[in-house]
Amino acid sequence: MGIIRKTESVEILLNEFQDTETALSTVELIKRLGKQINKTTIYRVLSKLEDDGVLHSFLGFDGVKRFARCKTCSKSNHSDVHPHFQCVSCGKTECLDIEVNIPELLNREVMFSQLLIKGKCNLCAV
Amino acid sequence: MGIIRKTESVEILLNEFQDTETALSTVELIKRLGKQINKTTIYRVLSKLEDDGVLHSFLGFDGVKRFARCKTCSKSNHSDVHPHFQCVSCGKTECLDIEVNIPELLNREVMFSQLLIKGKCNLCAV
DNA sequence: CTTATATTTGCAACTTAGTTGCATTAACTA
DNA sequence: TAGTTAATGCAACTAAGTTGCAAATATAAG
Repeated sequence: MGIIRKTESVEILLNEFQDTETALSTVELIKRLGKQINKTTIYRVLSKLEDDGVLHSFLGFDGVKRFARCKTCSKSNHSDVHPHFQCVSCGKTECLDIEVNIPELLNREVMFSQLLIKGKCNLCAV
Repeated sequence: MGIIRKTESVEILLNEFQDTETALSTVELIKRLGKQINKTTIYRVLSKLEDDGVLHSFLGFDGVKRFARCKTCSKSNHSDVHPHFQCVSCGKTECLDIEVNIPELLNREVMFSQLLIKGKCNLCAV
């Protein structure tokens, strides 16, 4: 169920993801765009963009879903496994462009992993 | 706001956390104990046990909170920073007793991090 | 350019995890 | 044993996310 048609909603939403490092929560997007686009549509478009490998998603420490642009994902291979950083001061959530070393696990099959880091971002850290 | 009194609810709940490796979701606990303890009480007791350093919590891939016994936490220092593993087949969520190497981040202050791994557990992996 | 078709959208109602206020009950202390 | 204070149950509420359906709109065919 990927994006098929180039609609206004898709355009408006993609426009919010100019900054490839910053992740946006559904709550934030509904706050920003809720008057232009219905929240149901926002959820649906985001979900399709994710299926298409345009965006990837993860849950913040508050349990709210965030979306961010993908760099290395494709429709078939959602391989964008980088850590995410959430600032406790300003709330900004970012993708970190670094490799994470997932330890080998005996007898277990690892399919996906996510590292979420909480702290103060470069602007908020003294 | 830690545990002050030894009530029946506390006892019943702690009893569910015999296995120190297995994390239990609030949903699961309410399903198991909802007839004995009110769900509000379940949430409150869990939260207090966490404050006391008896349990630690994290969000699963489904956004539902899980709790598990702490090994190295104390009231003052919630340092139980180990990865968690969630099985896609049986749903079981476990604490992994291994060290994680959190990369150094330039200009950022790391306060807390969590690694969540999805895959097949030792019983479900072929 | 117009029409047919299928996708997308908006809306309202719903689901579910988690929270809050308050009166009642139960644990601890003196 | 009584008094104090914390813990509990209940009902109502909040907020994120979902669903069904009718109306709107993008695209392809003619």
